[in-house]
Amino acid sequence: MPEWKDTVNLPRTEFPMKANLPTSEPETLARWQAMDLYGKIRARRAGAPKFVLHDGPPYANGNIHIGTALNKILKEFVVKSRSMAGFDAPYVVGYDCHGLPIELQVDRELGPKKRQMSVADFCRACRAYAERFVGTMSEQFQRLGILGTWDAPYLTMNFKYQAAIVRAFGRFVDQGLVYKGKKPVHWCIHCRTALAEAEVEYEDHTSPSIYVEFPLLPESAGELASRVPALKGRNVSVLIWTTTPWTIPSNLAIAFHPDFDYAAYEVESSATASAERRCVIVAEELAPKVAAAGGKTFGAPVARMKGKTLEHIRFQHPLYARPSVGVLGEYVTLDAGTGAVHTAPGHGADDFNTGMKYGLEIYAPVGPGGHFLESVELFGGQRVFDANPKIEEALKERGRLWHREAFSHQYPHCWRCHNPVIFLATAQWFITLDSVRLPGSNQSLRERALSAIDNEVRWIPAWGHDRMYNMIANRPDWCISRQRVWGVPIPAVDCAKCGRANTTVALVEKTAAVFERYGADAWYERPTEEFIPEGFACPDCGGTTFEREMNILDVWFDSGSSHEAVLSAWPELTWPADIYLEGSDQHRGWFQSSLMVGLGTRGRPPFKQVLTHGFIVAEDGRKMSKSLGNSIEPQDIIKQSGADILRLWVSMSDYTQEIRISKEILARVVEAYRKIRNTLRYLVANLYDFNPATDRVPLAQMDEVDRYILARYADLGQRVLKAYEDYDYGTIFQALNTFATIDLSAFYNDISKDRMYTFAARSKERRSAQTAMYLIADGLTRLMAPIVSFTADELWRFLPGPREESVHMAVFPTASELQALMDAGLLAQWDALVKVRDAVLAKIEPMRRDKQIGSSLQAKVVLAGPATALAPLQAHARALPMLFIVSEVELRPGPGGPGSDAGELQIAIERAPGVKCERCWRYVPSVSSDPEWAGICGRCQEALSPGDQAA
RNA sequence: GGGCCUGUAGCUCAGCUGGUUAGAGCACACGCUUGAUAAGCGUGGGGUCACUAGUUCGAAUCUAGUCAGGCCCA
Repeated sequence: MPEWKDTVNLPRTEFPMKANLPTSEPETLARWQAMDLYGKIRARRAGAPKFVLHDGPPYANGNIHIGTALNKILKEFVVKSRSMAGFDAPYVVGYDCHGLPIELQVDRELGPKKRQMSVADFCRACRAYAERFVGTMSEQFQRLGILGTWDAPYLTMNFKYQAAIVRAFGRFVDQGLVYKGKKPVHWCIHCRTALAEAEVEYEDHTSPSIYVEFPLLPESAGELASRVPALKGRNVSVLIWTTTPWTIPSNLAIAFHPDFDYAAYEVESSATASAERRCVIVAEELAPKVAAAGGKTFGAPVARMKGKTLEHIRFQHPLYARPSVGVLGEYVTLDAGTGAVHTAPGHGADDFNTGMKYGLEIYAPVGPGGHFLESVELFGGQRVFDANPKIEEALKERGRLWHREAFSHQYPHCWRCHNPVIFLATAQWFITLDSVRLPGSNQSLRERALSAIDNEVRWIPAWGHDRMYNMIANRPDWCISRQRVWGVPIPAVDCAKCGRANTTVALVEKTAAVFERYGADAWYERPTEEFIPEGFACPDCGGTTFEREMNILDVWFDSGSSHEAVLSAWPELTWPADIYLEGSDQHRGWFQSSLMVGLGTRGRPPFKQVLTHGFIVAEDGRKMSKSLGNSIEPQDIIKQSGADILRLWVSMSDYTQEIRISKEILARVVEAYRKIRNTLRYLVANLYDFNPATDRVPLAQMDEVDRYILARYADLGQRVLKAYEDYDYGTIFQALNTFATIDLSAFYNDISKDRMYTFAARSKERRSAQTAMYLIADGLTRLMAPIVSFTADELWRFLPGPREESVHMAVFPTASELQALMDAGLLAQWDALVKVRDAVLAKIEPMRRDKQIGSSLQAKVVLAGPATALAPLQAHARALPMLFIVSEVELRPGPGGPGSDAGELQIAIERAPGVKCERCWRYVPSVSSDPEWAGICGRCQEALSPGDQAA
């Protein structure tokens, strides 16, 4: 008896079941690099319509982390899918190189050596540092399978880029949007330098805590009495609280919350028991605490009022003969103090903003070393911290000190010298948002930005609009100066004679030309004449000697200028970009700075669409952090499972919100990956003897079931194409996964086995199935390529027929190709048949449980029901055994059964009669006894007869 | 404290403009197969839709609040 197993067409392929991505991916990368895949894709799409995703530059100072990986992978989904949709979609990658983190790190590495270095030399050290990480990060990004201009990324520290930044600044200068003003910053009086938030460490500190009375000025008594009649004729004062007595000399205002309830309380004081009954105003809710702090008790309030009642009411400064005005602030809280907040615009952030709003002076009479200026009455020349007790004393002498105590709290300290820092207003450069009309639109920059946000940008998801709109609506003027060195100097000069700060378009352009040639470090090294236009004199005093500005530009201005430095400079790119794609924090960062710079330079936003994604959190939804030990590194995932697993994880996550990652989640991704891979492998393995050029069966001649699965595939393809267009990768994952699992693996592949294995290799039936499998395998490989780029590329090489060197050079199946495979009528018919199939399969289970049958081929299915229910089955009678994978199906007209998924059908399962064919394993009435065909059925004999093999 | 966002089975996600017993895939349990075999097939269990109160004949879906969480500010 022949070994019939050897006559069966089992699947055959070298495509490995086990992916082993950690080893195979680097090999694929090497191949891509050797063939210059990115270059080849560009060449192939030359002349096609452009689609430009502009890469937001990650900061070049470390290894990539899971969040950076997510961002780059999402960008790649966009770029690759647009490219395969036929667009010319270049991907110019970039890095943000200037800024504090690198400066601090280099500072740390250099240690004391820094003291002997010039500013320019220090910048060169920073440049080298950034370069190092550009290399590292590029390698890591490439390992993710990202294709782009890795050999020539844009760097914000490139000379040309630096020049572009300066020129962008020049456009703002040209329109009169740049001004110099004051703003409080953290200031270390020991190091005599401004500190960024990152350089401030909060440490425990004990400060004096004082309650100070500000009496009502007589000139405001009438006004207050008209607003609060109960206070008429009263001796009123307001009580404030502060932990920085030294800022009292700079007090200009008292802030109230507009909606809080305040009350005036009579003060029982035997010492001041006079005819005038004094009362103090504090927030009602805090009154008991305030009274207790002063060792007093308050009675019932004399009067009550909302905070907004006190706006513009003038009080007497407790030390000086000047007023302190009532202002309103939403930031006032009832956590501590009196609800009336001491406001010194030169010494606090809220204070500053309030001061700006009310037109107060940004008064900060303190020198860089922390001494009061000589002009300060009573305390001139004293160090601020030393002055604290003296100020308390002065207040006490004047009867203004209600109470004092020691107060422990967290107070900002300098990260380097660990001395307490102060908030001090210093001279800064700003871009005005409200005070200048833009020439093109007659709107202020803020108004122009709001209207652009409303009308000229598509926000994905849509709430990005609200987030950006609210931020721009409420933000203060853009402070663009930083007291740093690693960055682009602000091209401005101070008059040596009168100190006036100057910047002009001509000066900016001259500077840009120098930077373009020598880099921005030239600011510190090259002669002043190279920057200052000939004949320039100070407009105020006519002075002709100048000192260079030593502040640099906010690095957000640098990256915000990338559309000028890159989009408009790179020949393959366009301005504006089709899309910017970054994490949701960039509404405050790059999205915003890019928008502002774009409006400043060209009056238009530099992007048509802004897509944003959430942050990655741990399994429990909490943020990942090293200290909690719940962070997951992309490098570990790649090492363990491969980059395609990471990419597949990104695709299945809903990026519009927080994205979770954990061991379990990754395990699920790996499972899904295996299933998809294996299903595709099965298709490929069944195409080992299929040549699409010669063996393809025309659609009209294909078996119905094959046309059915092609219609299902066409439906899937259309949904996937739409989802790519909508940046909806989650839907793609779900659709591909379900199609591979349900439509193919559990259904089509399973029921096709009989045909694939036991029919003659070249039979029309087998070729028909192979044609369907070929089209599906080819199409799915293309459709999944943007997501599982390595696997698709690998699969591609195992597919029969001539094709591009890499799937990434190919295009998606087109809408019309898919439409040609669509057949709605067939879909409806077969969807109904599949329902019957499900019911039949369920019915087989009890037989199995009773050990009556094992394999479903041991079963015979009897379907009984009225003619109406039977008719559709009758029409496909010959396909039913294949569909159910049973040996026999009998249709028996009769009465209807109970309603179910199978309609009125009654389903009965019997043991299939007959004998088992040794080759196809079906139960048939009889098998051959001829020694040549021993044990096999008639169909198998035919399949093996040479004459019948011609297709 | 403010702006924006989120909370549906163990996991990832569907559930459109409110309307029959809330779905899918994976995972899990049990069984089948041994001709996709470190594979494949089937069956099954599993959810008070974060919580509370409203609107409504009817709410996972609308409103308000609470709780938990994320990003950005303060």
